[in-house]
Amino acid sequence: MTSPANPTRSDAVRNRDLLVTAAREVLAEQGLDAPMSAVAKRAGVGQGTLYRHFPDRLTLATAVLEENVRDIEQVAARPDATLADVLGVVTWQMIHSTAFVGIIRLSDEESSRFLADRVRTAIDGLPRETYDTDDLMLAVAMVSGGVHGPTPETRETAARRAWGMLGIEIGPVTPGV
Amino acid sequence: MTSPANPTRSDAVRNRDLLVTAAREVLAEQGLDAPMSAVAKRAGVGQGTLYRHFPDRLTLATAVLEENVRDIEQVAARPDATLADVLGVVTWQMIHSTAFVGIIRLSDEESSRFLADRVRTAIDGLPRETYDTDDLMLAVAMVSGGVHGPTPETRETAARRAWGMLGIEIGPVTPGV
Amino acid sequence: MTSPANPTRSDAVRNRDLLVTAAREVLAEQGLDAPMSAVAKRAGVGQGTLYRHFPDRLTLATAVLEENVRDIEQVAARPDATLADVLGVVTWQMIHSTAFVGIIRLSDEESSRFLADRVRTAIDGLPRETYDTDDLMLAVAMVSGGVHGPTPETRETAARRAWGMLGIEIGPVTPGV
Amino acid sequence: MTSPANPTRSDAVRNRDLLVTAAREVLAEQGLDAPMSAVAKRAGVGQGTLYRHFPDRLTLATAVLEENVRDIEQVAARPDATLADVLGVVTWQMIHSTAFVGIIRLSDEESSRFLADRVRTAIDGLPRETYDTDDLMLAVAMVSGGVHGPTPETRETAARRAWGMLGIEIGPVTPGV
DNA sequence: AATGAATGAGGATTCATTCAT
DNA sequence: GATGAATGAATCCTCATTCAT
Repeated sequence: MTSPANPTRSDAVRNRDLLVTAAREVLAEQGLDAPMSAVAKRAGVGQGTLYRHFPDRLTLATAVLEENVRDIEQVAARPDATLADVLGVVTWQMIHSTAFVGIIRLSDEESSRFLADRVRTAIDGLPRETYDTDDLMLAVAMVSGGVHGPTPETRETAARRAWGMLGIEIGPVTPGV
Repeated sequence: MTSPANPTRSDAVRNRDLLVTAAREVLAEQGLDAPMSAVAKRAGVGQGTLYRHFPDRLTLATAVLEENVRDIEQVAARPDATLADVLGVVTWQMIHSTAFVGIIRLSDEESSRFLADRVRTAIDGLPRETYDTDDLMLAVAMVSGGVHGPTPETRETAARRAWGMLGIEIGPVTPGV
Repeated sequence: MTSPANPTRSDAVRNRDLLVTAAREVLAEQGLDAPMSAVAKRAGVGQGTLYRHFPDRLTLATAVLEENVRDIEQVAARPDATLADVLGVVTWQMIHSTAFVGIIRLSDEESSRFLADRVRTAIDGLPRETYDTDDLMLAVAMVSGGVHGPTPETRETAARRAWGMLGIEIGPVTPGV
Repeated sequence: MTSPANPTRSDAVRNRDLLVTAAREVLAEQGLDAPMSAVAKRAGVGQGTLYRHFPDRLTLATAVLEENVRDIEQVAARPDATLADVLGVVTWQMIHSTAFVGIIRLSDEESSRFLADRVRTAIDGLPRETYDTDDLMLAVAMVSGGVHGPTPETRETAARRAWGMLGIEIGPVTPGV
C-alpha cells in the first residue's frame, strides 16, 4: 500500500538505456542534429517514449555525454590511476564518438558546462608534471580539434600526433570500462 | 545596355558578391545549417538568384571559405611575409568566423579539401624553424579546436593560449587585407 | 478491509469525485479540449484510473455538467424557490464555468441533451409570468452567448445587461448550494 | 527595370482567395481547430502556400471573418440601408457560418476585436429606434448564442425566435452580396 | 537573369488510448 | 483497481528546391 507503486519501472529503465545507446550511435553516425525519430527507431521504441525520457535534443545529447564522463570518472577514481591513463580513455572517446567532440562545443551551453566541470574535477585529482588542469582541459579541446579522418585508425593516428605536439604522454587508448 | 554582348554581367558579379557576404554573416550567426532563404533575404536577392549562383549549400559555404583562403594567400605572397604573420591572419579568421572552423570539418569533403590544400601550399613557401607543413596544418586544426567562447575577445585569449601551448609564435591578429 | 464484499469502494468513489473536480477546473482553464492527461494529473491519479471512470472525453464533460444540473435541480426543488432564484444560479454557472457554456453547444450531442432536458424539467415546475419554458431555455442560451469578458466581474455585468434586454428578472447570482 | 517585378502575383492572389474560401468551408464543417492541412488540401495548394499567406491559424480565421465583415459593411453602406436589412445579413451569416459565431468568442483576442469594431461602426451609422449600438452588439452576440441546430432551417427558426424575444425586427435573411 | 510563389517531403511534438505490472 | 510507461497516429511547421512569370 505504501510502496511507490511503480512496478513497470524495470521497463522504463531498460528503455532509457536503449535510448541512450541508440542516441550515441545515431548521433555519432549522423551528427548532432540527426532526426529524433531515427533515435527512437534505432532504440526500438515509440517516439513518445523518447520524448517521455528526454524532452528535448539537448537533454538526450547530455545523457549520452554523461555516460562518457562517468567512464572517465571511474578510471580517474582507480587507486593507481595516472593522468596518462585518463587521457588515453579520453582519447578513445574522441576517436570513437563524434558526439564527444560535441562536449567541447556544447559546453558553452549551461547544462553541459556541468559535465565539463566533472571532467575537470576528475582530472584535477591526478598528479601531473608540467600542465595545470586548465591547460589540460584546453589540450583536450585542442586534440579533439585535430582529430578527424574517415576511420578510427586514421583518427587515432591524428590524435597521437596531436598529443605529441603538445608534449603530453598518454596511456593505452581504450574504452576504459 | 551599352556594352555589346553581356549587357548586365556586372549585375551578376555584384549579386554573387552580395550573396557571399550575406552567407558569411548568416552562417556565422546562425550556424552552418542556416536556411538558404535567410541568405537570399540578407543579400536582398530572390531565392532563384541564390540557386543560380550556388546550386547547393556546400558550394555556397565553399565560396565563403574561398575568400578566407584568398586572404591568407595574399598575405603569404607578400615579399616580407613571415609564418607568424600568416598564422596571425589565420587566427583572426578562426576568431571571427565560425564558418572558418568549418573548413577543418568540411575538409573531409572532396570539394573543400582543395581549399585546405591551397592553405597548405601558401604556408609551404614560408620559412619556419621547428615544424613542417603537416605539423602546422594540424596545429591550425588544434588551435581552432581550442577556440571557443562568447565574444571575440575571449576567443582570442583562448587562441593565444593554444598557440602558446604549442610553442608557436604568431604575428598580429588582423584580417590581413 | 473491514466490509465484506467491496473492500475499497470508497476509494473509487473518492477518485471519481477528484476527477470531476479536476476536470471542471482544467476544462475551465484550458478549454473543452484540454489534454486528458492534465485532468488525471490535477486529480492526482493515473491515466488508467481516469479512463476506468470515464471512457471518453464526452463522458467526463457530461459528468462535470451533471453536477451543475444537480445544483440547479436542488435549488429548483426548494419549497420557496422562484424562477428568479434559479436563473440567478444558472447565471452564476455561466459566469464561472466556461464549460457550462458548452452545455448549450454540446446539447446537440445525444448524451447531454438529456442534461438539457433535466434543466428544462427543473424550470418547468416553477411559476412564471410571460415566457414559457421553451422561451426560457432559449433565453438561457442567448444570455450565455452574451457572456464574455476576461474577469467574472465583467462577465456578470454582461450577463445582467443581457437578462435586462430580455426583460427577465433574476435573483442573487450565487452558486446556490 | 523599376517595376516591382512581381509577375506571378496573379497566382498569389488567386491562391489567397482559394485558401480563404477553403478555410470558410472547412472551419464551418470541422470547427475552429480543424487541421490546417485540411484547408490546404481543400484549396488545392501545398501546405507551404497556406503558411506563406497565413502564418498562423488566427490570421487565417481572421481573414475569413474579414470577408463577412466586408459584406456587412457593404450592405450597411447602401443609401437605402436599414438596420433591419443589416441584421438580416448578420443573421444569415450566423446561420450559415459556424465560424462567424467565432467572431464573438475570438473578439476577446486583440486582432479580431478590430473586426468587431468594424461591425460596430457599420451599425452605428444606421437609424434605429430603441437600442443603442452597444445594445445591438450585445443582441447580436445573444442571438448567435441562441442559434443552434442541425440544419440551416432549424437554425434560422431559432434565430428568428431569438430576435423576436428581444423585440428586434430583422429584414430578409440573405447573404446580402 | 531575377523574382518570389508554390510545392511537398521531412522532422518535431503532442496526446488519446492501451497495457504490463 | 490503480499506476504510469509505451505506443503511434495525427498535426504542426519549416525549408530545400523548382518553376511560372
